[in-house]
Amino acid sequence: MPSKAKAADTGARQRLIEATAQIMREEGYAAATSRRVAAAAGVKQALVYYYFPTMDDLYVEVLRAGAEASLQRMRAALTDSDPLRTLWSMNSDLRLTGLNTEFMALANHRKVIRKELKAYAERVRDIETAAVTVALRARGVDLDEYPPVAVSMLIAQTARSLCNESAVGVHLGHDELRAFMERQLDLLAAALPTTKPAATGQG
Amino acid sequence: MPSKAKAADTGARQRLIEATAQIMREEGYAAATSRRVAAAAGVKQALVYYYFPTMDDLYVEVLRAGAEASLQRMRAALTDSDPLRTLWSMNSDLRLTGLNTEFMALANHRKVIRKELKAYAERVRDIETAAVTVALRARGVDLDEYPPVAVSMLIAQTARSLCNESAVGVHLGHDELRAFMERQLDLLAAALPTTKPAATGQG
DNA sequence: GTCTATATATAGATAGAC
DNA sequence: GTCTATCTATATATAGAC
Repeated sequence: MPSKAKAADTGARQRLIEATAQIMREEGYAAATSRRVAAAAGVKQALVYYYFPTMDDLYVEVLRAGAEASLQRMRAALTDSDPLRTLWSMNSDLRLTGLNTEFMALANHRKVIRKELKAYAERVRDIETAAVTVALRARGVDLDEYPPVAVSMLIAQTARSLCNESAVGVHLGHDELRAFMERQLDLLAAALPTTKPAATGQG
Repeated sequence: MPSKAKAADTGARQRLIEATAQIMREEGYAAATSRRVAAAAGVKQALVYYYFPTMDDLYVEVLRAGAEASLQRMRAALTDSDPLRTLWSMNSDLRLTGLNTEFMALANHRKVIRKELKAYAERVRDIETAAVTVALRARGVDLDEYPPVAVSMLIAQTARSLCNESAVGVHLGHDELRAFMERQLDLLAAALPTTKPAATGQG
């Protein structure tokens, strides 16, 4: 809520969050020190503590900001014509998965981060599962045989795993797995060609 | 090679490696400082630098030790009667995946770790893929339709993803995905019941 | 092989001026 | 809202005694 600013708001807070995200992505969370993020945001170190009581608070805000942006994009994208493939490509974004690994590691030993990451992960799963449910149902897929939550997890996690490995230079088997997933997505997409709406006038 | 020890070998080096692994697992790599690991191993901080020139060298040794032990177990386990399920359960070990996340994060911004992790990951993939190849072939599965490397990655990565999530308290959809994977493994295992050896006398 | 002691750097965080 | 200056803790790493 940037409604009642007393002194001029030069966006330092926002720049700090963005700078922290970038440093975490490129060099890991351990490199995102108060001095480093302040320098990257063009402010002095002490200002970090004006906006964020502790560094963990800053990390949580980075996670929240990224989560909100991500959920926003997700909700929009997953309503398109091919939610399954959108789910796949969205989780193949190297920028996202890089930060995600950092937060995963952070969450393993920081309670506040863990709590936040858990909440975010569950919101993501709900949205993705809803989209997959609609997609599978529209294609006449048996939802008992292919539980939407399992399908959405499989697609998302596989895409992320490939990204995680790519980040450390591992590419062995990636082409084969990608091709395999493509084929499975094709099979699901073609599950029920007969009940495809012929002409509803809405395109 | 513990063959020619001048002074008494009290196993400090080994204890340092184990202590480091434990701290990394429980509190993350950032907590594995020279003082912390020394204390946990029952030695003084300076001794860390007698055995390991830098902390990164220690981390690499932790990775190597874990990798060797893991590959050893893997080679033994994957020759059993049900390699696909063994692959699944081996990658469901919370102790392994916890450390793995730490090294993944470390590898994102430490060249030596990245190189080591990549080498390890590729050795693991080769072993797992070989085992899956044998298993699928024995069951008469079409290897073009189910490329062994893709199948092995899918099984291993899915198991790990579930562990990674469990570690941060996320369990949403896990039961469904586990059940789904079980069913797929069943289908693969039952692919060719006709050529099942009837009686070899080994029961 | 293990120790004490220390050099040097940098971390998170606070006090108080402007 | 942003700064300078500083406190305190702790990091990696080295020198040299035993």
